[in-house]
Amino acid sequence: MSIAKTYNPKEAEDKWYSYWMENGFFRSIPDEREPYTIVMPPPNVTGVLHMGHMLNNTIQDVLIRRARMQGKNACWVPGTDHASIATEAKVVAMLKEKGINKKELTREQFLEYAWEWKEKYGGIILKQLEKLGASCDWDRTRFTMEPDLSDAVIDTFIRLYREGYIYRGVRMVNWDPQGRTALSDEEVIRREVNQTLYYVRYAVTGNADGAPSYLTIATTRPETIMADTAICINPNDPRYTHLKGKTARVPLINREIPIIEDEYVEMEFGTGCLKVTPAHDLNDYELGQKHNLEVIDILNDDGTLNEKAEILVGEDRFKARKAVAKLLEEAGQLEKTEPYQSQVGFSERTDAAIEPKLSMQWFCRMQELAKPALEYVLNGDVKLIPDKFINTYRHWMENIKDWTISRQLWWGQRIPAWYNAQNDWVVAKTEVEAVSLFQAEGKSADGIRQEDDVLDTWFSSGLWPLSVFDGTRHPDNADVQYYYPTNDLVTAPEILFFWVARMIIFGHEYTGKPPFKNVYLTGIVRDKLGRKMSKSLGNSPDPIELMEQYGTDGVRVGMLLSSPAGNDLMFDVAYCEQGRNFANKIWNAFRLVKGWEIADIPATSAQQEAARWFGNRFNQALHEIEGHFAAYRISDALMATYKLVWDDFCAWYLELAKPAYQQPIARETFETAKTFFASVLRLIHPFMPFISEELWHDELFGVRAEGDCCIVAEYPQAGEYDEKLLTDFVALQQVISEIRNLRNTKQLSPKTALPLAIHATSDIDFARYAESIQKMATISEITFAVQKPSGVASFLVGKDEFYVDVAQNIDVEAERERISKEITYLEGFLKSVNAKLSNERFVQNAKPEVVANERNKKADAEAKIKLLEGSLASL
RNA sequence: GGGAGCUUAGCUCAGCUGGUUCAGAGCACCUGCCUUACAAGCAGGGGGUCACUGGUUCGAACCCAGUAGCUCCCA
Repeated sequence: MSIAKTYNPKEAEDKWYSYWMENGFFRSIPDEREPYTIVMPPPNVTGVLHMGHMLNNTIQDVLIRRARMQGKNACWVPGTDHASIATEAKVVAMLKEKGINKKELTREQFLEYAWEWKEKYGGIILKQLEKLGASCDWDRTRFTMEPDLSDAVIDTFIRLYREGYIYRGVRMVNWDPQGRTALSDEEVIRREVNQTLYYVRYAVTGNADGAPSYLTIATTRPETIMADTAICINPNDPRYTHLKGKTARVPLINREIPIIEDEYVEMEFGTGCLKVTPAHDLNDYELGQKHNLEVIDILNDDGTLNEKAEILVGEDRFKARKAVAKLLEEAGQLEKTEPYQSQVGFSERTDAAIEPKLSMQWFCRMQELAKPALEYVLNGDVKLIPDKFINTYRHWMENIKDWTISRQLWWGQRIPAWYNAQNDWVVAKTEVEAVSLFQAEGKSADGIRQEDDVLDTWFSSGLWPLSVFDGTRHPDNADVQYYYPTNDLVTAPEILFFWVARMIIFGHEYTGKPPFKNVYLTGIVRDKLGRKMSKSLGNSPDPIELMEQYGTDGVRVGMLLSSPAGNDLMFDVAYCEQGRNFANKIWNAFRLVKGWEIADIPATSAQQEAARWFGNRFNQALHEIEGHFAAYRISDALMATYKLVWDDFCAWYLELAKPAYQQPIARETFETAKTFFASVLRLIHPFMPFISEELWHDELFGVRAEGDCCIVAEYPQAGEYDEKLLTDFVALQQVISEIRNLRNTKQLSPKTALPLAIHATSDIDFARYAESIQKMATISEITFAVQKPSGVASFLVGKDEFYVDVAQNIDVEAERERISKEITYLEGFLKSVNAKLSNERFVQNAKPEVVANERNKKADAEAKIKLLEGSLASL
């Protein structure tokens, strides 16, 4: 097999991914094992992989691979979402390029184009996930608009309608004039925008002599004055008492409107007079309802003015704004303008400014449905990770509003409502059923037609954890019984309400259970300047290119290293580089072991001690790693793994076990090293699936049986470990490090062996480690002394003294200074300890073990000072 | 305007129920090494008034109040 000096990921990646697929390792079918299930947040079917997907799916893959290795029946369900607005917008744009206007097409014709588009671009993102190594059960791939899932959506609509949750009504909705559809509140992004505040004069009719014949109103939307149906003043406003009961005339069109009074008007804002435009502003609409005002809607669906505006008919709303301002100025009715900043809503999908618009829509009543969904999170049945999101979730669920579920689009599930010629309507799955429903109500079904609108995409994604297992239609089927509720959901906090909350709601509605136990909320991937990565900014690296450059394992490690739970991550390719380097480190460690020549000789003391220590250290680290996983601290789990492999395994274990130059290795040590290596491979597999699988199959391990793969090997289980042995070894490492440092500061070559004398008073058995010290610190011989020899450098580890004969290199002055410094430090330390111990209140109030600990510290410090003073004297 | 959160080394972040002179990790940086596993490396090292001000306590990065700056969510 390969002995290349650097790891070449590309070959391994293609090879092993297809091998896993061929062997069905990703496949899951219900059996007697414990299930572990994740449903993938379905990406937009026509989308491409971005950094957010990479992060999200890497985490899911780590969780699923680990569960699989732990012997659970791991099932990761992939799929895509039809994303109605986004996809329809793309198709419309594509048609436009071809010179086809959507309006000229029938619904059927349009959908044909849309499906064609979906077929062409639909699979891209899933292919990209394969490159990432995602071990999903591809046989279970679902699409929210495939027949079964659409069926589930329609059934759910009918079910909720029959239960009284769904209704139809005229409401002020967020209208996207570009997408020509209503949007839910969550799809509207508010941004601070620089605007102009126009001060417009309205003529007042029937005013008494002497009073001004006009009033002034401040508005950011002069183009809507033609839709004004009242002027409103605050009844407590002394400036406007003369206006009470009067009427005013709308400028330019001279329509007469009443002046009404309502405390809603803020006297401080603008002029204190408010124009009331019920058709084009939510607050005005409510005011209009209260005061029974007429509603005049002057806008078409595409944002142009209609004939009710009387002037500028057909003009776009923003052009009309400027035109009206100009006309007002010419008419002398524009008093002044001033710059003004305010929040404006924009469509998440098309970025068009949202127009509040009255329209007939379908709604889902949410208040009652939200209650159990909130309860699950509050009582911990559904855990949000990190839990700081519980508050946000609660706030939203407690203030939830009805959900606008209809969208004026064609791409999506068509609402199962049917109208007759008289516009009466019924809700039914089929036309035949609808006809009989009409008849049952004694109404004619003549001219029957289906509702044109489709359902919000989130309505179908809300069913996702159930519908992928066909759980809405066949609640008793084996899959849903086995896999539902799923275990973990990994998604972005931005869609906690859009999606997560609705899945919980629907899950409860159908099964009385929440759809998952844990929701891991990842952060947003930002660039190192903290800006969100986006196509328009061009600050996002191409994930595929990254994987080409650093290897998939490297990129996976890079993503996770920079990703503490729940925090946004400041991505930098340097992390991927670190990941690549890590893979390369493992590769080279493997080359070392592979290169050993085996002989039937006894293991050296260093080799024996190394094996004894690493076995314990591995178990200790495994406990830490388990703890991190249990708390979903994936990046900490990875970092602990990284340090275990790089520092403990490579820098300490292998260095100790390594035979002398051109010497063979004891068979026993070789076998142990191989066993450790195999454990390391199993441990890193969830993070680095490719290199671990590649090495797993190396001939070093002999011929692997069919199906003996790292992906399904048993995940290492944390065993017992000897704490004393591990702390002793830490002291040993300190000794070695001190000697190396000594050599470094004295500018001695690392090759010259130095003699070491040890004066140990602790219970650490240094004789046992003598050979290890010699090997790691290049020591010629070790003696055990009682007294400090003269003319040597010394250092202290714990209570034990070490003397290194650095020959003539001893600089007495420097040594004196170093020791004095250490004494000063210890004296300071001792002082602070004594201060505590002589403080009666401390001794009385502090916990006994804390006090005892302070006494130990005191004794230790005193002993050390004594030793150091001895050293100083002997210089 | 309402709500949530953040501020610890040059960067990204740990620091659990206050208790070692508690300030830690990775990366970056500095010094010396091409020591036949790895320069994508090895060995060693430096670096922080824990945003600021006050309080509680024997003791505060940690608890409380206020100030400043930043982020997110909702209106």
